[in-house]
Amino acid sequence: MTAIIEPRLPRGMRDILPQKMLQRRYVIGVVERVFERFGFEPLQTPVLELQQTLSGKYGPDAEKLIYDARHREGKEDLALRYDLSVPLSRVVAMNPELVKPFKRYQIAPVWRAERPQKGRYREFFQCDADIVGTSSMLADAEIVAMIFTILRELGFKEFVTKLNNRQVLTALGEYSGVAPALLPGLYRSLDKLEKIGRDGVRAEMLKNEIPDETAKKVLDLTELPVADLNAWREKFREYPIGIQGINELEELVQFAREMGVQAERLQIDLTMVRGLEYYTGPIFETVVTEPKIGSLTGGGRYDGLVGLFSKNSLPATGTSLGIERIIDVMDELNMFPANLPKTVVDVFVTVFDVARRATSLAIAMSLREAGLDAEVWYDFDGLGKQLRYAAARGIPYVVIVGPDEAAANVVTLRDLKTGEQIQVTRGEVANVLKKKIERA
RNA sequence: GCGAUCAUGGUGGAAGGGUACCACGUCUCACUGUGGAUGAGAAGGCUGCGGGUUCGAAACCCGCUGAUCGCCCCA
Repeated sequence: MTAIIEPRLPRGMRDILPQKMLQRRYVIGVVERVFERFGFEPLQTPVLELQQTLSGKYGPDAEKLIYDARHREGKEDLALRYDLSVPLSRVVAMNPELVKPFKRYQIAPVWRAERPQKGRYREFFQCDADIVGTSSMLADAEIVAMIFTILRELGFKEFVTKLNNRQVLTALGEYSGVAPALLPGLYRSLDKLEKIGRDGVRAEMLKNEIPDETAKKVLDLTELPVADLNAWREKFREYPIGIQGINELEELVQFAREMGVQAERLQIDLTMVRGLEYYTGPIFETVVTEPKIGSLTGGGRYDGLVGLFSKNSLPATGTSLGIERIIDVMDELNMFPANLPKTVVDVFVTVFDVARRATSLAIAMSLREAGLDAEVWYDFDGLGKQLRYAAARGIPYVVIVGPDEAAANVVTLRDLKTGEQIQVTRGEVANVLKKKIERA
């Protein structure tokens, strides 16, 4: 006998068992329907990309997390995709005939070699929706409105989409007078304001070699009331890019409101940064307060990305929803609908004995023909065992055909939840079942 | 990459240095036209891996690996 191979999973990756798949399918279904309702078309791209397609797009920190992939004898340097926006930009550059604005969604796994922890996996699904080919803030607002719609439809009550604009951050950098090399450190520290407070940020900035007066100067600025955008415009008088950013934000919020997004769901946060390097304009991030899990969605405008793959640059904006985080939160808050089935199977057809086998098989096939998901028993066991199986599987209905039923040309239809049994003719079973299932 | 905690059959837990138990689950049989029941039985662990201390280690010590949770960063 050969030694058993210990069954293990790569770090940070998991199997999604059938019951969990049903939850996922429910969430993905909602997301997909809303995406399409907003006019986005499906797109699929390979999980592997050429390394050169991905490198240099995300920033040095993120770049380290990309998985390399190569065939033993292959000549191409390949990598597992890190997100869906860069592949999209590649697709758009390769297919210039696509009608603009090009709106597509993609729900697919991406890989990041991070240290796994709560709400963080090395393989996870992103649900991306992006709009390529327009600079209008209406597009950004639509993305925000769509996030709002999806989360609301999934039953989320407490969530906030934080908004900022990279141009504001750029202006902030100019205003601080900090050397460009130190700017990433400045932004990163600033991003933690909510988490570690003013003093924490100051300490953090000092660690990042930012002079204390500069830190103070920047922090003072960020303490201007967000509600008073004019005060910000005033401060940015000499930094037109900042004014531009503020204007965009204002427009974005107004448009989103016009699309019915509640004001309390939007929060301008001029210290919110987001790590990916390719963002150029508005950036958004959705967080929930209850379980501490990081952001549920993240996105923004990346007007320069397509231009890296084509002479004809195109503006683009979009967002990504993290399905596993959404599921983790919904699980924790018990947000899944009570009637979410435990199995795809609608009905189980028992096999009474050898003589009745053909009848059972025929009934099962006719139920399938009618569009029902039906299962039959494979052996000749007592009804008790068969019912126990159906119950354990969570199958809602069972069809029983024994000698009595066969003689009367009917079947017994048992509701496993209530224990209720009725007799119907073989011709009616499918329709009766369909009605019952519809009502459930 | 850094830090903390943990590591016992599929799952959850017990065994205060002396031959590894319990529950649930799984499987089999009985109850032979009706379910998560009951009864009887079975399978399943070199106690994560490797060393050490000891007459003797699941337990104590060291190393490794893995998981979880933080940090960094992120969906």
